[in-house]
Amino acid sequence: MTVENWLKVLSDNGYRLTDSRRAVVEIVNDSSRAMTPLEVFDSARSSHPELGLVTVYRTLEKLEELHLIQRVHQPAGCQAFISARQGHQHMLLCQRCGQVTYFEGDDLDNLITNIADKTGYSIKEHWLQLFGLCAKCHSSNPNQVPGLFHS
Amino acid sequence: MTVENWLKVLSDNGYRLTDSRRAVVEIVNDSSRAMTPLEVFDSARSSHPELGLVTVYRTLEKLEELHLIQRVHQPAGCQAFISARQGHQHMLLCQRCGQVTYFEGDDLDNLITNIADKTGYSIKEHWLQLFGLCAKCHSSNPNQVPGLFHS
DNA sequence: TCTCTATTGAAAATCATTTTCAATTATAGA
DNA sequence: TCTATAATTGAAAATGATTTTCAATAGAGA
Repeated sequence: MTVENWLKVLSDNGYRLTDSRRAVVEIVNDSSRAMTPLEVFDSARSSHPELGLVTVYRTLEKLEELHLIQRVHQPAGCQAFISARQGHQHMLLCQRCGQVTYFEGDDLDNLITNIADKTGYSIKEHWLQLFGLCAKCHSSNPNQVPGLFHS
Repeated sequence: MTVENWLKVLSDNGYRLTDSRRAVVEIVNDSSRAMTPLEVFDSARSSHPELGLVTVYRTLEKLEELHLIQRVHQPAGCQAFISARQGHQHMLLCQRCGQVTYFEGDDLDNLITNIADKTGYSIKEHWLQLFGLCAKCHSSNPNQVPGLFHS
């Protein structure tokens, strides 16, 4: 989804298009890494010096509500957001550069049915996330201990 | 693992056994739900009125460091802890009563290998969590919207 | 028992997030 | 295009969770 798409969704849902919102949308839409509100603020401020951190929080809240972004849970913390995909997708996160790659996990259906049968649970939702090193980070220095995204 | 096991691990790792630590250990070890530091504090205080919240935080920190407990990530928040299992296990959480059930997910190996091949990632770690209603909560009122653990 | 140092709880500090509020501004309608 | 109005803004204050500080206390080995 492009920046224009996101802006249209905001507008179609009754939200006004302001410079502040445009700034946040541009930064987050463009990122292939999950970003915290503070990171978005710092990044957006170079082009929009008047932007306030509060507005970043409020804009992220609306983008999440409209399912344009989603919160990313990691061992090191759960405050970061990344642009969402249509439908249910799983995430693969690079522990060194933070890159997020989506993948489909249809193979899970059997597992889930199986667990539901065994446990008696009625399963409504699932989370699957894989952590590792992306091809680039892995080949650049495969033996280095990843530090960036570890607690 | 019993309360005594946990206390022995603490002691074996050079930590002293105090009334405050015993209080926290007893509460958390006994719970089948994930509990936040504040919940542990409130619960432990009935038997140990002198206990401070700060000590709860510090004790949970040590229990986590010793892998006796682990942090539970949920849509509604990631501040709660539950007793850990040996080896890698996955969690099934009841969205109504909060009950946590562990299960093994060996079936994931194929999926993970497959994704690694497709994406070029070297996968180091994975998280799989299922959310739903446990048999008891489901049968008691299957149509009620679960509220407790939703964001 | 005695000594030493880890541990304690209270208070203060910190950090992230939310709320309040008066000023500003996007947008629908004239 | 102009105007009215309600949404939105940023700053400051408030809140809530967590961490740090510090002097007093109390495990645990000698």
